[in-house]
Amino acid sequence: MVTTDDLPPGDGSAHDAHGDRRARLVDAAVDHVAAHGIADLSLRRLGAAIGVSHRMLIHYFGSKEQLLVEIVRTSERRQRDLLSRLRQEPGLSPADVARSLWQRLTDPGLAGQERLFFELCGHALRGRPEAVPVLDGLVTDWLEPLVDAETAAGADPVTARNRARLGLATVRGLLLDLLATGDRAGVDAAMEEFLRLYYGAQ
Amino acid sequence: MVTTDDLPPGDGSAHDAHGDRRARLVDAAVDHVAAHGIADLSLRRLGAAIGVSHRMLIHYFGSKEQLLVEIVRTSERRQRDLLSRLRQEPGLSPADVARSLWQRLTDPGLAGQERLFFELCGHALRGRPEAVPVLDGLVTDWLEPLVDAETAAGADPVTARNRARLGLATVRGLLLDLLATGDRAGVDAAMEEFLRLYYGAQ
DNA sequence: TGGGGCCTGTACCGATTGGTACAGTCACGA
DNA sequence: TCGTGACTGTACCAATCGGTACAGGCCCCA
Repeated sequence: MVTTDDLPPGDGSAHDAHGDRRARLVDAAVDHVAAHGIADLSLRRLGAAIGVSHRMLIHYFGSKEQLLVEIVRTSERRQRDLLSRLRQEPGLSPADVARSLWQRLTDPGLAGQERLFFELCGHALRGRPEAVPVLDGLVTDWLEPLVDAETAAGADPVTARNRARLGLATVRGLLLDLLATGDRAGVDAAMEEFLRLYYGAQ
Repeated sequence: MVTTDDLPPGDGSAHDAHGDRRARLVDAAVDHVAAHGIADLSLRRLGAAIGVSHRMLIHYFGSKEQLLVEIVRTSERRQRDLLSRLRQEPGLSPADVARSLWQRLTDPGLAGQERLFFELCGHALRGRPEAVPVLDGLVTDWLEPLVDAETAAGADPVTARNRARLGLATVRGLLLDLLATGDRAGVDAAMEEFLRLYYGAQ
């Protein structure tokens, strides 16, 4: 008997039960990857961790590569959600935006997600196809709201862009410092020093 | 016939031919890893790339894990050499130290080494044993000369440490930006903006 | 002219990988 | 009640992995 087994496992739309299960699987996969890393991920171990056989992962995603693509995409969407919550409060001063961004990013509950971010950067810089899309939005996606905040504060467009890029890089560098050293107090002090330089003495 | 095959392959001292060959192998391995990444390294492919059989890599290093340890150690030594050249010019102002550091780090010829640095950070943050030592010196090793430059410029110890930590993080963040976007002009402009904030208008 | 120790390549091993074949199960519509 | 089709577990496949056994090649000293 010939079936359509495994070839067209749905289009991924969210309105059918298939897409629901698929979405739940990829969510669980991102959680597992955020906790255990993506470098030496195997379908069998992932399946065992989230309660399905590796056969099911192939069934729903076609191949490991496509599953990795979806994992990266979902991880990016989580980061983007973090970002969108920033824009929804237009009354904030740039300093408040920066503090809010810093506080959200350094939430201990997000440490796994941030580690995954740096891990994906490493893979993307090597050209791993499923991680390369990370590089596209790495700077530009985050620059826009920061530039908006700077121009709203009165900076000219060129300076606003430079300052936004600088602020983003500093946050990322201090985040890497925090993940590597765990020295929360020292990193926070450096961040305060930055805010003093960036927005003037207060 | 019983031989001592593979069990004591020399102590790694550099004064014998064995150590020489070993050092040449690990140097070639670091070059290959800087160019092609360390994530999916296999002894067979590495051996084929540097002209030996994977059997030889096991012979000289005992196991893949020990070879990875040596690769990481050598890569760290190269970074340290970069750093030591900074200290040898004690007459530099902090701004000059920062510019010099930035120029050296962003040399296009070192892009592979810098990519390897971020890749190793990703692995180290996941607890991969051969990469974990990277985390130890990630901040502290680089902080010392920067703190020295700050105190020599008149900053009090606490502020000097915060400013040094901030400067290091900013350089790292902008370096990641540069590797991801390739936008040299944009990143350089952001760096200039940082130097303006950091050392005052000039 | 041997012969003992290193050096190195070939062939192999068990384990693990991504992916496939196949059959069994279950729900649902005729 | 039957059967069709989607879902899922088991068993398997070829490829690749790190690591080992073994033997031939080479050099050096007797």
